[in-house]
Amino acid sequence: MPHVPRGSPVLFDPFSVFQEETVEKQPKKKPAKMNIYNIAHEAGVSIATVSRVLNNSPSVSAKTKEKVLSVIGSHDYVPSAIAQNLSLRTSGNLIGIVCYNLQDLYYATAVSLLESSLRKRGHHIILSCTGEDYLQKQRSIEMLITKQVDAVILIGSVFLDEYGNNAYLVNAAKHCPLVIINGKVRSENIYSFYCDDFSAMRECVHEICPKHHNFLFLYDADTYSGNLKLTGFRQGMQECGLDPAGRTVRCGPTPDSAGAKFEEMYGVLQKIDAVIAANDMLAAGVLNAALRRGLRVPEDISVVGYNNSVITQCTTPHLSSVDNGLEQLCSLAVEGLTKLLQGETIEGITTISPRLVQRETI
Amino acid sequence: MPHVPRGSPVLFDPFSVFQEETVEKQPKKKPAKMNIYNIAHEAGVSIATVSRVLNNSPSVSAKTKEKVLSVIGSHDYVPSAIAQNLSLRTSGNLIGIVCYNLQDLYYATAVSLLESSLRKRGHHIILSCTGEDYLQKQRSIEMLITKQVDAVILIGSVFLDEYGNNAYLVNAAKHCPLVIINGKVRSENIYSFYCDDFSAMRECVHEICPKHHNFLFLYDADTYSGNLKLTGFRQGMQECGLDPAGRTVRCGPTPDSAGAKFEEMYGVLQKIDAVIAANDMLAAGVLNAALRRGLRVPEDISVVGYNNSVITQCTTPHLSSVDNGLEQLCSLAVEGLTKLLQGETIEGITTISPRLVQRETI
DNA sequence: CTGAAAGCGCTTACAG
DNA sequence: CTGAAAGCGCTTACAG
Repeated sequence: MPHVPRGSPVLFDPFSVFQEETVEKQPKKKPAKMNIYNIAHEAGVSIATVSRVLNNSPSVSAKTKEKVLSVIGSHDYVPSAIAQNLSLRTSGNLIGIVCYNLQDLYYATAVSLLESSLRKRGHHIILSCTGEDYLQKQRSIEMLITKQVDAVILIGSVFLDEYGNNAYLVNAAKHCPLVIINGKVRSENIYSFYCDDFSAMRECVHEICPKHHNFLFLYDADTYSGNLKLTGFRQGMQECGLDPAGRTVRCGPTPDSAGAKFEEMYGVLQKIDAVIAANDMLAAGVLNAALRRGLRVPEDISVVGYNNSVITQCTTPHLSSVDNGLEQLCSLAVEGLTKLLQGETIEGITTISPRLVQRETI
Repeated sequence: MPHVPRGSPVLFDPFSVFQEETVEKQPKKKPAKMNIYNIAHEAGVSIATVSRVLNNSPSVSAKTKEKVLSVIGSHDYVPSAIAQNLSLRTSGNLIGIVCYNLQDLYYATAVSLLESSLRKRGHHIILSCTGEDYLQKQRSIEMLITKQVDAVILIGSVFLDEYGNNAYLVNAAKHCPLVIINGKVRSENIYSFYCDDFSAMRECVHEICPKHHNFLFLYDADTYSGNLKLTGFRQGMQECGLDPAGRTVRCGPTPDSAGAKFEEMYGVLQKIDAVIAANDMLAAGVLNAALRRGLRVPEDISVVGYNNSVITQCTTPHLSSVDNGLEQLCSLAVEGLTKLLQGETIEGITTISPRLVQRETI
C-alpha cells in the first residue's frame, strides 16, 4: 500500500486500551534463580517441607504453610518441572506430535483437535513438523523419545525409509506407544487410526459415473493416504469400465497450481467432465479454472474435494467433498491413547468410513 | 456415502506397499527400562565412561567406545533428556508457543513458520492453543515456565485479564523472555513484533473510497489485532467524511456465517458496496453472498480480505487482501529471539507495514 | 507436623 | 584414557 499523506493525524492512541508499563531504564541486576533450597532457608524450614506445601500435602501446619507460601510469592519462585519429573520418574505428561505440514488445513485441524483434547486430559504437546523428509522425521521421533514422551502421535506421517520399509517406526515403538492417524502400520505397540480413503475414492467414482465419464484425479503429495486415494480412484474407474491411464496427475499445493494443471490436462485429454481432488484446496482451484473456462458446474463438470474442510464454503458454488471423519479419528485416537496409558489394551488398527457430502458441485 | 455392493471385490491389497510386521502373539515380557548404570555395568566400565561415549568425548579409547556402543545398541538404550537437562541446568532447548486457535489458517501458518525456523536452530516446541479463555492462557504460560522453557512466544494471544490489564504477561516475563507476535505490550523482557493493522485498515478505506462509499467491516474475534483493524476502519471512514456508526459488525468464524451476516446487514443498511473483512475466510463468504445476490464484483461491490492467505486463490474472482507480512514477522521474531538467547539486547517493539494486494475484487 | 537422607539419571571437574 | 564423587532440583518413605 503506497503511503498517502493524510491531512489529519491520528487523533487518538489506538493502543491506549493496553496499559503500558513504564520501562525501567537502569538495568537492574537480575535476581538469582531461586530453587527449593533458597526458599527453605529463607523460610527457616527444610526442603521437604517446602516440597510438601508445593504439592499441597495436608500434613503441613497452616502457619508453616503460610510462611513458606509468602517466601515463595516474594521471589516469583517456580519449581522446576524437570527436577520434579526426574524425581518422580515421569515425563511430565508430554506427548509428541509429528505432523506433515501445519500449513495444510488438514494437519492444522488434526493438531488442533488433538491438542485441545489432550490438554483437557492433562497432557502437554511437543510438536514437530517434518514435511516429506524421512530423515527429519526419524530425528524428530528420536528427539521425542529422548524427552521421555509418554507417546508419539504421527499424523499423515508414514513414510518409508530409503530401503522401502518403516523399521524406524517399529523401533521407536519399543520405547513408547506410537499412534498413527491416517496411516496404517501393523506392529507391536503401534496403533493406527485411519479412514478408508481407498473405498471413499472408489465409491466416489461410482457416484459420479452415471453422469460423467471423463475423470481426472489431482493430488499434491505422495503420502500414505494419498496413495490410497490414488489406487481407490483407479479401482473405481476400472470397475466402471474406464481406463485410468493418464487420468491421475500430480500438481502443486496451491489452488492456482491445481487450476493450471487442470487447464493443461484439458488440452491433453480433450474432455474432462469430472474432477476429484485429493483435498478441497485443489478442488477450489479446479473449480475456478472450470468456471473461467465457461463450464457450468455441475452440469458440464463435477468437482469433488476431499476433507470436507471449511474451504468447501469458500467457493461459489459450494464444493461437494468427502468427509474423512478427521474429528472422529482424532477423538478415537485420544480415547485409545488414554486407555493405553492406563495400561489397558486396544486394537492395533481402527478404521472408520468416509462419507461423501453433497453440496453444489456434483 | 451409502454402501453400494460392487460385483468385483478388491483384487489387490492396496496396503501391500507397506511391509507389515508379523505381530508376536504371546505377550513377551517387556525388557526393563535401561539407564546409564545398567549399560555401564554390562559394559564393565563406569557411568562416567558411558556418559563420555554418549557425548562423543574424544578421550575414550576406540576399544572401550566400541564395547559401550554395542551394549547400548543391543538394548535400545536412549539417555534421558530430563536427567541430562537437570544435570546441565538447561531446558533442553524448549520454546513455548501459545496461540489462539490453530484451526485458523493465520495461526497455523505462524506456528508452522516458527516451528520450522526454530527447529533448524535446534529448538523444540511445546504448543498450547488457548482460544479466548484468559485463564487457560495464564495456566498455559505458567506450565511453560515450569517446564523451564527458554522463551515463550505468544501469537495473537494478548488478552486482558478480568481487571483489564496484562499483569500476567509482565509477571511471566520475569522468568523468561516473552515474544509477542501481532500484539503489543511494552514491558521489561517482553518483545513485540507486530504489523500496523490500524494503518492498514485506514489506508484500505481510503483506497476504496473514490469508488464506493457504503462500507461494512466484518470481524469474528475480539483480539488485539482485531481491535486495531476496527479502530483503523473507523478512523479511515471519518477521514473520508463517512459515518462508521452501524458499519462494523461481528459474525461467526465461517464463510457462511459471514455471508449470512452480510445478507442481514444488506437488509438493514439498504446498500453496501464495499466490504472489508478481518480475514480472507470471511471475505470469501461475503463474496459468495454478493455473487448469489447477483452483484457484480468489483463493479457493484468491492470485497477485501485480510492476511493474504491461500484462500484468496480459492474464489472466483480472486480476493484482494491485505498482506500483513506474517512471514516477515515470524522471521524477525525468531531472529530477535536468537539474539536474546545469546545475551544480546533487542528492541522492545518492532513494527512492520502491511500492504494491500490487488487482485480481482477491488 | 517436620527433617535427614536416599534416590531419580545424568555430567563433569578432579585425581590418577 | 578412566573412575569416584559431587551436584543438578526435586520427592518421599522413614523416623521422630
